[in-house]
Amino acid sequence: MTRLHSGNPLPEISDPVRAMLDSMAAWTGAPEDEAQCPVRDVLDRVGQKWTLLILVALEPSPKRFSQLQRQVGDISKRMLTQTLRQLERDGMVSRQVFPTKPPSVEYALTDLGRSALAPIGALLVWADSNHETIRASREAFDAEEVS
Amino acid sequence: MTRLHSGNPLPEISDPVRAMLDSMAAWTGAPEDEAQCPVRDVLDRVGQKWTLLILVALEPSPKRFSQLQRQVGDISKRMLTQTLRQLERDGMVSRQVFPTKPPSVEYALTDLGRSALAPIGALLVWADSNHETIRASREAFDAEEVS
DNA sequence: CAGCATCCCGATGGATACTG
DNA sequence: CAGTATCCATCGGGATGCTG
Repeated sequence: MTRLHSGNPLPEISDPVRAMLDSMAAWTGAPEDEAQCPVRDVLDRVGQKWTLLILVALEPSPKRFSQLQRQVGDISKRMLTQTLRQLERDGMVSRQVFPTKPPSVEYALTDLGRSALAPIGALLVWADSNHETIRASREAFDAEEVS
Repeated sequence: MTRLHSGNPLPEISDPVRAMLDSMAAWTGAPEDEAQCPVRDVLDRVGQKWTLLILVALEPSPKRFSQLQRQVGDISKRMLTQTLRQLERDGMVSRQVFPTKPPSVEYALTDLGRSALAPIGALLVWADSNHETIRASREAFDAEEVS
């Protein structure tokens, strides 16, 4: 999927980002929160297997439960429900029930959810741009591990 | 940690990012790769508990094994080794052994690793800016779940 | 100092079956 | 259609102990 890579930009770190990084680095391993750390649970979400796919699937337009399931692919109803609940709880996705018969439910991105796609998307673009480099690096690494 | 939030920017989605998103959404659930998907394993890395902390810790300057362990906090040697190996394999971190006695090893960000911190940092800034909103949303959600 | 090997537990998440 | 409930396999990752 997603063959958009058009070279390796290797973007530089902007000032606000650097400020953020420095403040994290300065924090120097205080184990205090780390579970409470707001950054952590956002990052965890992003890393969770299905979160990203669902956000991306909802970006063009709101969708219903089974539409989502078909679009995302082989996600189980269990995981789809669970992930949607989390996103709803975080205020990234809205859930609207239509009392038709049988009932239908529509999920949509909130403003917050849409705004999250900007930095997440940037990360995706980075990943797409550099995955060839990464793949090559892995092959080289694995090759000399055999020795 | 990291109390830099100065309001909620709610950034908009830029054109290249939108192109990326669309190409993902258009992909419409082909389960073909998904394990091979380059985007997936990059995202997985970011989500892994220690990857981010290590990258951030290495950004200001290269560091040695035990320096890293102290700075990151309560990471075990096992996990530190494992995470560093992955990052080295991906070409994000370089590893240089100095044949002193006892031996010392220095880890440093590569250009690739540093470049990754730009989009990752942007995501961190977003998380930091919006975690109050998210927290509030969660409380509201949990409150009416009780009913 | 900088690891590797082993044991082990809890969480993640898939498969399946049932319901309003 | 849009879930919920249950069971179960896998795996991340912590603790501990041993090396060059």
